[in-house]
Amino acid sequence: MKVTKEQSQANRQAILEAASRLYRERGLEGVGVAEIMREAGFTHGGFYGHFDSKDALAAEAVAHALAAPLARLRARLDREQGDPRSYFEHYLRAEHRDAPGLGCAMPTLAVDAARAAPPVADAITQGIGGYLNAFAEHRPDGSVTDEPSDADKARAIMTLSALVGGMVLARATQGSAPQLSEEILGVLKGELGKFWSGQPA
Amino acid sequence: MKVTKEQSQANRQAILEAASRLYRERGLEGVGVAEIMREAGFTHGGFYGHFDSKDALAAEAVAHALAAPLARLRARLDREQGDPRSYFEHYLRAEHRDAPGLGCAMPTLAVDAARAAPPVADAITQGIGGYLNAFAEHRPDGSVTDEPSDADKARAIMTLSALVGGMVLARATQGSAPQLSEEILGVLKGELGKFWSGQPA
DNA sequence: TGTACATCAGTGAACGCGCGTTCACTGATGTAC
DNA sequence: TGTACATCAGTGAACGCGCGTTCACTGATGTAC
Repeated sequence: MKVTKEQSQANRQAILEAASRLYRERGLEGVGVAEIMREAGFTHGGFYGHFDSKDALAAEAVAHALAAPLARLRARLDREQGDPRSYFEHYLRAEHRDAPGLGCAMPTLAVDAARAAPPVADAITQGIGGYLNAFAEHRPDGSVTDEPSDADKARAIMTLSALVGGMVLARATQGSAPQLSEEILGVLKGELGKFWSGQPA
Repeated sequence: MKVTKEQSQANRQAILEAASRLYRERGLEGVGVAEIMREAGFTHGGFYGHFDSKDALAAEAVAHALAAPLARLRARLDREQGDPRSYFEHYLRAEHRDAPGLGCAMPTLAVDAARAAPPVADAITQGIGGYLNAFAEHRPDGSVTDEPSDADKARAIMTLSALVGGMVLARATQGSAPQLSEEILGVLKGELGKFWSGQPA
């Protein structure tokens, strides 16, 4: 059953979105082509009309999974005059911890990317660079720079490391020690806020 | 070919060690029973004489993978009178990034644990608790406490999050952007050192 | 605009493969006498 | 201590299953006249 070209493009997009969500939930190795296609509303055979291989999909899906959350970070930083504290609150919510498929891809996919094929690793690396730039370009005093200093970059690296590491630890402990998981999220909101406040402008 | 009881125990230990290393290198889903047994020097059939299932091995192997590195942290903190800065240097070395099989299990296994069976998740949670306690019990002024305050716990959470997140990011970027990977490691050594120096004793 | 036909997006059976697991077997170990 | 036999750690073939991928087929879309 052939469909219109527009519909076919929309279907391709649906596959990408299903993959982007499932990969964030269960990792690159935890989801199969058949499940992605089923989730997108198709049978598995049609997959290879849209993508060359599972790896090719993975590279596109990882980029797709990184784009929207990164755009949300940039939008929020702009809205808050560069003050990232509301973003920390946003990132470190329990809802974000509990819905990995809809949130930041780093805490699930960065680990997979280290072992994945080059195109997939490239996509993740680009996403990391995007997050680091977004943080580095916004200074604690509210000013914005196009050429971040070493101190700006250092602040960004510390911030992203703590956010990603914290989310990884919060998700890991959620099942066995829920109160510790909550504590990790709560503590990091405060510590990262202090970290930015204490930075020289 | 039966072997002595002592040899059988040693063989079991060899399987655990091979699993502990391979799991850290490629994650719980990235390694099979046959490969673990081959790495330990056996054929796959004998596996079920030592462990009930792959999951049962995973729980033991994760605990095993966490034990030695945690002991190294505690030993180093004792040796350095509680000053963790040499541990940060140690943890954030390029050699640690490049040999995940021999180092800290958190950056690889914490993500897997969030999706794994309860015994595996429990093992990781216990490891996280162990690291947090080790950091919390040592204060920036060099004193040691058995009952860490909220501030001590907060410092430990921020420290472990940054270490784990930083190692995840350094490994993810290593292939596509080696200079960024180095920068992440270098920056975090400095930032974490400053973080501990700036803490009130 | 209406008809005839080529195109091709999606279907579903089938492939080879590696997975976790089972099991009959082997032969050295451990034990009973 | 020496012999006969039961035990059982490890072997390797086999299982059912799901994986990524292929392919002949279907039938609606798009096109040529």
